[in-house]
Amino acid sequence: MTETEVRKTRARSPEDREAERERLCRVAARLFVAEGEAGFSMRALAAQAGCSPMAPYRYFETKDDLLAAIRARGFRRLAEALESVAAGDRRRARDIGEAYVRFADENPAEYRLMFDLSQPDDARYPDLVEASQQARLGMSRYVHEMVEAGVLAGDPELLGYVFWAAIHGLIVLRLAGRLPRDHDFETLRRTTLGALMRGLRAPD
Amino acid sequence: MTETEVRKTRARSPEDREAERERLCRVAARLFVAEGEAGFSMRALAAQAGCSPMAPYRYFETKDDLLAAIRARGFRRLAEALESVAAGDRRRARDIGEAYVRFADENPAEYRLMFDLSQPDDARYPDLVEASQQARLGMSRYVHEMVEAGVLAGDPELLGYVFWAAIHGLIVLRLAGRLPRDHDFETLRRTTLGALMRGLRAPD
DNA sequence: CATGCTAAGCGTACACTGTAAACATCGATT
DNA sequence: AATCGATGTTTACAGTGTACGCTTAGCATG
Repeated sequence: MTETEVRKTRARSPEDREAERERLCRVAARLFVAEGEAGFSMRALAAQAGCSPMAPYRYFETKDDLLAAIRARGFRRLAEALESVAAGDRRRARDIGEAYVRFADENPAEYRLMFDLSQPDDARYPDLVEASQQARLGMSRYVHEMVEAGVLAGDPELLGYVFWAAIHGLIVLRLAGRLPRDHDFETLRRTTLGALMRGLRAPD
Repeated sequence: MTETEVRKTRARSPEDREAERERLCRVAARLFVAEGEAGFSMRALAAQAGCSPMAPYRYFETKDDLLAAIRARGFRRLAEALESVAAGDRRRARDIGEAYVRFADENPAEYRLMFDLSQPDDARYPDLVEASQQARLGMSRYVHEMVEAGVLAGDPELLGYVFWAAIHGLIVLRLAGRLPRDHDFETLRRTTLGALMRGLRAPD
């Protein structure tokens, strides 16, 4: 099946163009998740999107560009997921950590791609840089708050990276199947974040 | 140039066969480092190794198998690097962290491949599982010692994973270009490990 | 020594990839 | 109505992993 029908005519408005770009991106992301990186090809995308093999190239110069768009989309969704925690009343570090892990949990293929080391450098894609910054800020805002509240001591930005790296490290080790058992993950996460909180606590 | 000359004859002993396997693996690793994942192909390897394109398939069933062999080799080298710290007199956690980071620093391409999330699961390759376990144990031995010495409190295995994930998280974020500036990396590492040590310290 | 057997390496071939280039086709603009 | 530029198609090419069958060399056996 080929998504919601789209007219075959030409000469779109900028909005239409953007919409088609996003549609392709969405279809591509779904296909990527379903088939894995190896099974994902431009031709397969075209088939799934109901167009000829070269059509997507009108919207993405290159396969790498398309993948970068998918990653940017992933970071935007991650930022949203963290945002939605912010909207809640309980604003504890634990919640944000949980939300982050939950995103990786529910979107493993996307998370993999977002942090895939063999993908080209972000710097080539301003959208991606923007989205990834946004997601990171979604995390580090809490660190800022805790520093300002005198709970943690140190450079907030630095501490933001520390927390991010620790939780990300756990996630990628799990994704790579390098952690012993999945049901221990909760413990690992709690231990790590707890230790960091204690170890970085402001001396009162 | 085609590595050290090897006779073109057939019917090798098991030792010769193993030697040739290792030679191919070494050449492949070097090529991989030089050309990057994208530029690395079985044909290029064959050219570099001075044999016909299909010859390496006598030693590795598949390209993935070959890459797995390279990764196993990487983990063995990592384990050695950690071992060499053990030989030194000062056995502090800091040394092992430094050695780990230094390995990633000096072998970025190899480290990338070793932890590349789009690589097939380790479980298919017993050698790789063995080597990676060995490297991990090289790290967690120190944690064990510290727990036994009453410096840290908790399940040693669990704590081993906590430290590993934290340092690995920092490294992959840097490899992905997601850390602000490289000269801050020292600070990040010190802050992270220091905080974990403090936060996991045994209450005396 | 002659003979077959087996493993090593070679060459060819196939299905598939990303994508360059030429062409067709339609909507909007002049 | 004529033109033009953007969109989509078709075709084509170079490069990939690898299946398959052939050749050859050294061994164990008659």
